Parts: sequence; C-alpha cells; structure tokens
Amino acid sequence: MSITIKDVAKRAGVAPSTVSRVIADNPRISMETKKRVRKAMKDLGYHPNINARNLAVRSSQSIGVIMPSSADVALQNPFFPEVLRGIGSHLHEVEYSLYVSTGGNEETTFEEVQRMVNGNRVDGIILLYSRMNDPVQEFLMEKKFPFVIVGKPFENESEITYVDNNNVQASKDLTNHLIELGHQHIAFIGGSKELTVTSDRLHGYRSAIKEASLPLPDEYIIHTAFLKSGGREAVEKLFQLDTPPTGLVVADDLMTLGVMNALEELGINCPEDVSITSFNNLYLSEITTPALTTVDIQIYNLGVQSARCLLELTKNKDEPAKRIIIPYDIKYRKSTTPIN
Amino acid sequence: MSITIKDVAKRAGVAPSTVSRVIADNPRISMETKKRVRKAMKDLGYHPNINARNLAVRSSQSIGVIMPSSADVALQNPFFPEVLRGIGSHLHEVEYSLYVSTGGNEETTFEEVQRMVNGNRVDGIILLYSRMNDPVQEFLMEKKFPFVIVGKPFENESEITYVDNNNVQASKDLTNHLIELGHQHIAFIGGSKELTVTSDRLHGYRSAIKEASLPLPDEYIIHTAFLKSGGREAVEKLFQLDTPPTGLVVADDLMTLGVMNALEELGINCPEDVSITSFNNLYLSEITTPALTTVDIQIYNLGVQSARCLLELTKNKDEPAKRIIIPYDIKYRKSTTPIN
DNA sequence: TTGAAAGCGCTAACAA
DNA sequence: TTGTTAGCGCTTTCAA
Repeated sequence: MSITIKDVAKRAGVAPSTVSRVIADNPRISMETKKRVRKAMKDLGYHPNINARNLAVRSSQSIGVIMPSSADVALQNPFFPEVLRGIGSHLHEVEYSLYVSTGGNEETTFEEVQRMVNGNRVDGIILLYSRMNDPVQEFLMEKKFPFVIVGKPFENESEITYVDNNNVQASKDLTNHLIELGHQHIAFIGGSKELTVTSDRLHGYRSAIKEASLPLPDEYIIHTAFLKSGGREAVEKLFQLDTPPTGLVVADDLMTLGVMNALEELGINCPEDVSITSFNNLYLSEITTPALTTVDIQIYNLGVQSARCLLELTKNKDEPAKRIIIPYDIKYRKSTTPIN
Repeated sequence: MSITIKDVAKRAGVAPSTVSRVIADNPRISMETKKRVRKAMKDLGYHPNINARNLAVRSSQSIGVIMPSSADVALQNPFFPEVLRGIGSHLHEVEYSLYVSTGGNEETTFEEVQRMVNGNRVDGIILLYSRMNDPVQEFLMEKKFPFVIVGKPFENESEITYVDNNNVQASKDLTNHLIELGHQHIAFIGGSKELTVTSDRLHGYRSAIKEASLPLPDEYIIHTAFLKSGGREAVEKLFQLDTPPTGLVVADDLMTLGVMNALEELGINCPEDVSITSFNNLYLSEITTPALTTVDIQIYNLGVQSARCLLELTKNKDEPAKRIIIPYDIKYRKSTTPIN
C-alpha cells in the first residue's frame, strides 16, 4: 500500500528505528545518516502514518472543541468561527489537529465527547461554553480528562483551568459609562440565565447601578432568547414601561443588532432616545448604524490562550488549574450619547 | 492503562477475536456469547481504542473540512457554522468525526490538508469554498483522494463531486424580480472574482439584464472586499454615478448589511430609494430593517448532502462524480418595492 | 461458532 | 551512534 518506515529504512540502508529517530530529530543520530534517511523519505514520498504513531505513543496529537449544542441559534454567532480561528492558529504551530463537535442537541454532543475521550481520539478538550449542570463538564471532571473552558466554570472554579474576561468589571464599566453620560434608567438584556457569561455581565451591571443608587426595577432585567424574537420581545417589554430606559446594556452584539432593529420599527432612535452598549466587538458592530459602543473581548486571543493552556495540561496532567484573564477594551463609538 | 479487548476477552472467557466480532456485531457469533461479552464490556467500562482500530482497518472514521483561509474575514460569515452544523449532523449519525482546518493563510491551510491526507487522519475531505487555481484542490485531484466541494468547481467540473445551488438561475430570478418591480437601473455587488459563487451570481444577473435589454454599464458591477469597507466603497461608487441604481443584487447577506448601513449614512432609504436583493438567508436577514428579500440557499442542507456524498465516495472510490443541486427559495420580504 | 496468530506502522527499551 | 525486538490495541485470515 503506502510507503512505510520500513521502506525508507531499506532504501537508506538503516534500521526502522533509526528512521523513527530521524523523524523525531533525535540528537544522537549522526548528521550524515539523518541526511541519507531524509533523502530516502523524500525520494519515496514518505509520510508517517499518524494512527500507528498515536497507537504507539498513546496520544493523538489532536484536541477536541465542543460547541454549544447547535440546536441553539447561538451557533450562528460569529464568535465561534473567531475563537476557532484563534485555537487553530496555535494548534497549527505545534502541528496539532482540531476535532470539533457539532452535535445537534445536548445528548448527541455528550455522545460525541464520550467518543472523543474514550476512543482516545483527542488528548484534551476545549469547551466553548459554560453553564450550570453540564453533563459534559461533569464527565470530564470525573474522568480527570484534560480540558479547559472558554468562559468561567459555574462551580469547581479552583479546579478547572479556564480563560475568560473579567466580564463583571467590563459590564460594570459599560454601565458606568452610561451613568456618566447622565443616564438614570438603564436596563440589561442578556441571554439564558444558565450561562455564566450572562450571569457575570448581569452581576457587573447590577453592582454599578447599586453603587450609583439608581433604580433597579425587576422589569429592567431581561433574559431572552437570542436574536430576532428575543430582541423584539425585550424591546417591546422595556419600552411600554411607564419609565422606559434611556440606556441599555446588552450582552452580545448580535442581540444588539436585533434590539436596534426592533427599536427602529418602534420609531425609537439610537442614540438620541436610547444609548446602547454591548459586548464582543464583532465586526458587525462597526457596520451598524450607529456603530456600537461595545467591549472588545479579544475573541481570537481567548482561543489562542485556551489552546495554549490545554496543551500544557496534556503534557503534564498535574499542571495546577489556572485562570487566564484576557484584558478587554471598550470601543467607544456612536451608539451612546449624553442624555439631554 | 486502559481496558483493552483482551481484558474483556478474559473476563468473558473468550478469545480477543471473538470480542472484536461482537463489537462488529458479526452474525456468526451466538447470541449467548454476544450477551456474555457485552456484559463484560459494560462491567469493565470498555471502550474501543480508535487509533488501534484505524490502524488495523486503515481508515479513520473521520473526515476533514477545509474552510477558506481564515485571514479572510469571510470566515466570520455565519454561513460556516451553519454548513458545519449540517455536516456534523450527518456524520454523527454514522459515527464519524469531524476535523476542521483553520489555517491562517493559504499556505498553512495547504499544510494542514497534506497532514490530514498523508497522515491518514481522514478518509475524505469537504472543501467549503471553490476558487480558481486552488493548490488544495489540485493536490486532492492528483492524489485521487476522495473529496467534495460545497459550491461549484472552476474546472474539471465533470470529474468532481460537488453540491451547490443553481446560483445562476437564482441570481437571474432575483434580478428579474427587480425588473418586474419596474427597476431599470440595477447594479451587482459581489465578492472576489476568483470565487465561483461570485461569478455564477454575476452571470445570472447579467443574463437577466441582457434579456430585458436594460443598460449594463461596467460601473454597475462591483467586486469588493467583504464587509464594512467593501460595502461602503461599493455604495459610494454606485451612488455618485450620474444615474445611480435603484435596484441592487448583492451576493451575500452580510455584505448587504454593510451596504444598508452605508446607504443609511448617505441618507438613501431602502426600499424607497433603492430596492435590495440578497443571498443566503442568514438569520440576520430577518432582523435588519427592512427585512431582506434574499435567497434561501439551504445552507444546512448543503452541509448534510456534502457529507452524504463524501461518505459514499469513501466507501467506493470509483463512485462516479456527481453533482447535487439543492433547490433554493426566494424569501420575499421588505427590502424590495415597486419603483414609483 | 470460536480460537490462534499474524500484522497494521510506529516507538522505545535494551543491546551492541 | 545504531540495530534488534517487543509491543501499542485492534482486525482478520486460517484452522478447528
């Protein structure tokens, strides 16, 4: 069939193990034989069989990435390709490969994780979401399988390596920005309560509001489904209140897009009637009208760092859990303005 | 280390080969021993080692998906997660896994493909883009490695299996829709000329315009970079012409988003001043204001079908090349209106 | 219907 | 510095 290490060995007049050593660039092989072997590899068009290698060394040189189950439209969020890009770029450097799960629902996703882990397909796993009572996370914990979370774990925080932003502070900053602009009535629109990212951002918003002694009616906090319906409902609810908000903290740019369009339909103008702040700095936050004031969370970098951490973990299973906080940067654009 | 087939064999009091046959659900094994073996597997928590299996059968039960090199912002297009979702759903059914390339540029992507193919990491490959002079495609052709394209190959069309929409006709329909609404000055905004998808859509636009004997000045055809800059430049160019268009055929919803916002800044209203038609039916096409008239190309289904075809190809290398055309469906919404 | 044994292609002691 | 050899865990003839 394919050209194996034996063929190369024969042609170079050495033992297979020598060829193996040349592949690994073992320093105790003379430069001369290395050259000869490499030439033989070239001549024959040799490429190592990864499965055989993996079997022998009991690793796979690849890692798995788990997305939120794709039933969720959230998957259409450009966040995901962007972190993947970051993860991929780092993996590529170290010649690792990338498996992704794209299970349709929680169950199939879980099955895929099990296949990855139990079948030795991957050396480690990156979770691109974090929420409470996640069977996947529990499974990995219990198996003591190397994994890192992009985001913050809901529990066992000290035992899990994760990379995240300081979402609480970022959200607080955003809210304070609105407060400094004179806004007194500020509402929060977030995603599912189960997600840590939502609860952190809510938390930051809350504490800023409290510190400024501003009103914080329950109706100002909306947890909503993603996108169209979500944005619309949220807007409808908020703007039929007796005192509708003049400032908004929205947990995701994509949601904001929905919110803005719902507002427009109601004839409410941004930023004249309502100032909007948002999260993620997706490219689309620059092309909306007005351009969004949003938190750049460095999605790409979140990806890179998570890959880096995971690789460390796989090299050394006893590596202590750590937490990497990626700095954020608020992009002040046109969607916020002082209250008049 | 891990529990192997031998452990199971021992516990069940059979030979390893028998266990293997039970795993494969070989019909010549008595129901009784099957039961016994399965119980042993459960008791021990056995999971087959995929690398060993792959080595023995010389396959990998996984396929690779190649994205356009991610230097391109295009990657932020929700098209990709969506088609991945389709691919993943089918693969999951047949217990295959999914590798993705996320090379940063053309070169690293090419390297990754080589690693996938030469290292026997994957049994087949899906290309999520198609453009002229693509080294990846040439490499796969030459190696006779099973692959399918989502989109249409630029050359060797009859030798390559691909799944696509009838983009020419769809674009023609879109253009005709504008023509029927009374528009006489219709422009086309597309992406890179190198991409088949762009050239097909341009082609359809062209032929509709010609058949209606409408003017087709060169300035009405814009090839632009993606997104913000692209959309803006395109709009600026078009709307400083002596006779600016009143109708637009844009090759992608995301571009359209950029276009719409650029228009808004110039004080040009959609659909009053200009009717816009677009492609892909991304969820965001519903939440823009106005909602977009756009072609639903069934992204998810493109993914499913491409996976299905690829698996057939891997089973049978001599499977003749085929072409799957996924029907499209134009969603008529609010971004188009009769000319007044 | 089942078992024994060889082999998939590679790595890693252990020798030399 | 290099070769010999024994696996890694599974599948698959060939025999029984």
